[in-house]
Amino acid sequence: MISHAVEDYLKAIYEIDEDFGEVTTSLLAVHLGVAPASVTGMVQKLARAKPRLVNYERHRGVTLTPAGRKVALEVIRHHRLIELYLAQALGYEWDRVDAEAEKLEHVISEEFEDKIAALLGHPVLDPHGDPIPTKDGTVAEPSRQALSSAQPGQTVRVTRVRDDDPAFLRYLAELGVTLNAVLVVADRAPFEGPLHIVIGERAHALGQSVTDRIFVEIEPAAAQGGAA
Amino acid sequence: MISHAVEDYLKAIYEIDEDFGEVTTSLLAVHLGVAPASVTGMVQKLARAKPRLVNYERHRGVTLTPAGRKVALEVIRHHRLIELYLAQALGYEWDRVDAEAEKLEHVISEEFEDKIAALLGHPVLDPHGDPIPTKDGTVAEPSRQALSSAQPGQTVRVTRVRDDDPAFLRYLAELGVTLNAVLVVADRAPFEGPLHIVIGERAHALGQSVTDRIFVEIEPAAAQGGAA
DNA sequence: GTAAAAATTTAGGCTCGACTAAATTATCCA
DNA sequence: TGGATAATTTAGTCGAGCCTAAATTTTTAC
Repeated sequence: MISHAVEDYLKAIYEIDEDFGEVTTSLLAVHLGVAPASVTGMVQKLARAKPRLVNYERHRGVTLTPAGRKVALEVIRHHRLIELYLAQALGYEWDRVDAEAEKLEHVISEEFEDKIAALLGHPVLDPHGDPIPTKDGTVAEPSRQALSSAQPGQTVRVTRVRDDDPAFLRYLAELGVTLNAVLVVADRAPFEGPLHIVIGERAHALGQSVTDRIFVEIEPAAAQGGAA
Repeated sequence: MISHAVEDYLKAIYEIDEDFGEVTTSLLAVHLGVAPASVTGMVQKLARAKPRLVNYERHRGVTLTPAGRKVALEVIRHHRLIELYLAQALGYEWDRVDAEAEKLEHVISEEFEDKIAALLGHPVLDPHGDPIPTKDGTVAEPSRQALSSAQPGQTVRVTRVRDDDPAFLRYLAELGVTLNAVLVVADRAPFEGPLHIVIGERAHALGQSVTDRIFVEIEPAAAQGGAA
């Protein structure tokens, strides 16, 4: 039996790899809220498990083996399905779903997973735009173009937002930045400095700490409200 | 923070007290699937906790303190609400809900509890007829009259069934014994021996191991199919 | 290229909740 | 009432997963 702790480590390794491309002891320690020494111990154990769950060489970081990746994706599938279910079926706010899913993901049965997946129509994205892995272990590429990299004058559609900070998510909701919201980056943006974004009727100056955590797709140039 | 294990112990103490009127080390050990010595250790700890969760004197059994009872009822409320939610909202069979609720009961938030309670219309009974404790710690008396004690010729309505054996629950479902099903105890039943019960159109001989685990309310004598 | 700083690992220890084996206490029955 | 049996408790151990402090290795900066 795979413990909750092990599931959390494997999930964290997957997520850190997604975000940083490399998984170090200290990144894992911060992500999991444990001491670096604890990470070393657990990672050594995962590398000794049969089947082996991670590849590990001291001081060189960690990668998932196929077996470890499989477990990670199952947990992430649970997490994201549950998030969407909470939002859709129970009316949760999008800043509340993560904490609840964090606990539920480790305990639901396959039957529960299947039932909510069917009920939601086998969805592809969670409430923050993260792709939901399929049962056979396929994951779509997450949207990776940050709003901070958009060019003045561009019209963009929000495809994903970072989900780890509830206060940030509440802030976005208040701003009107929801999934699929259409934003216009103001013309003549300052050379360096906050991007000015038109959301609905209003313009806002958004710092880079904000625009770095919003991912978008560029909308084809067209007769849009902000460009008329 | 109260651990899952502690929650399980307190819930078990409550349930065994309901069923047997006294809570011994060995009953707890069987109920929880652990060794008797483990129970002694944990019970001593619960009695030393502040606030104290159980009253305990060696060799004399255990009772819940008000604080322990409060925790037990919260867990049981979770359990039974979840059972009903799984049956009602997700279409679970009634023999499947217990195992899933057993895991979920320890991890759901108050928000989750409130949302499903509201969605279900603040229900009073779970899928097996067990009363759902209210948030303020009130519990209705469970139905206690066993079908085995019904008299020949009586018409009864099923109010509760034992929920601990999935095979038994599947058997009942196949028989047509659901919550609120109306049964007729055949006249001229053998002096001692299996009760003959008319369910719908068919009669069945039910052993005492079955009729002991079905609880009923006597229906007032009336123009009923079996008594005409 | 080397010294200081940062990251990582090792070593040793803690708590929790289980276990087994042995000792003790309670109960039951002749 | 005593002696066998059953129930319970004590004593000692173990694995999981965390911790801190100290040692080691890697990286950085001059």
